[in-house]
Amino acid sequence: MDEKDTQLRECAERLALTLAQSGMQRTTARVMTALLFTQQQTMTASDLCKELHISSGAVSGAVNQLIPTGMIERVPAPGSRRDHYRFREHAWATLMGNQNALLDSMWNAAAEGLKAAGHDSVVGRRLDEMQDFYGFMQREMAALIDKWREQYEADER
Amino acid sequence: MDEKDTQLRECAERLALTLAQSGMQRTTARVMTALLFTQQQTMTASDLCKELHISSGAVSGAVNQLIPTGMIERVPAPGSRRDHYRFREHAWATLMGNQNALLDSMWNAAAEGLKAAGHDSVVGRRLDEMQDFYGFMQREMAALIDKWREQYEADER
DNA sequence: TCGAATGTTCAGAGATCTGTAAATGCTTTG
DNA sequence: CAAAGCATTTACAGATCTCTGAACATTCGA
Repeated sequence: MDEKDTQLRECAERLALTLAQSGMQRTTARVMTALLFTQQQTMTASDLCKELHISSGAVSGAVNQLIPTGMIERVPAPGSRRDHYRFREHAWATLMGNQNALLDSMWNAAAEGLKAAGHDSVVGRRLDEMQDFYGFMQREMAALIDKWREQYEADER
Repeated sequence: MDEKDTQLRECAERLALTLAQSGMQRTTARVMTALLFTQQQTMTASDLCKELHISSGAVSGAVNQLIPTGMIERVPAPGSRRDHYRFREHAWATLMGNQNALLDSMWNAAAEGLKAAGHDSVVGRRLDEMQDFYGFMQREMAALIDKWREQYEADER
């Protein structure tokens, strides 16, 4: 039983590392994966401190980065003054949706470039393809997330 | 005409900043966007040094990060001993495809967690949803990229 | 084979990022 | 209303990352 716990914690740390390498802050990633791989329903800030060996300040910072993204949420805990946190249900679709913001940035960058250079030039043709691609991806990704939401909710019932 | 150049360079820098914030190395991002927004067909290493005010070492490092990802390529330049670089055509699909590696990592993390904890537990249910989601995304994203490639190639002719 | 032109590597300086500890602020309870 | 229990904020120290500059390697031409 303790064996399991160790394995889970290792999974969590490994994933956190991967996420950190692709841009997420290290501690933020560790807090997120801790909440993802815990066997508890929720964790308090001090649980996270103990589990990850970090200060309460670090937990506070990480948690306040994660909440606005919709990955975790604060849950009111009856009979406890402490804040409880938990991984949000259906958070994955939210996360993926957030990443679409990057698609927007790409599309916009292309659009601005085209405004400056026009379509009919070396750079114009390059940016045209870029804009097409990200326009396509924006539309299709949004559709994909909707599709999953529907499908998943159908399975639930 | 010089006005345009300035605007393009600003676009490039802005996009580089965005990319840096989402995990790409700063200089790598600047080199990539420089090659994307230049009005030239290709740029040499020393072009990049001058344009970005960085050392040749930095250029070398960035370029050697970008080439394996398929975003840029070295082009043989007849009559010049210098290496010429250019933004690769259809690189966007490649870039997006690379990001699917992250989807794999997520799916795998879920699978490992499930192996340790089983499906029938608090954490098991959480990981089940995660695995479903990333399995779905892997399949659909691959299909999407194919779809775009077909569509784009059809438009070309 | 030499030398000139360029690319690459690497140690170290500099900048940046990140976590801690302690002070501060907010809430609840007795 | 005081005090305890948390959460948050902040300056700072430590760690990490990144670029430079210079040495080194490589390529090409004479």
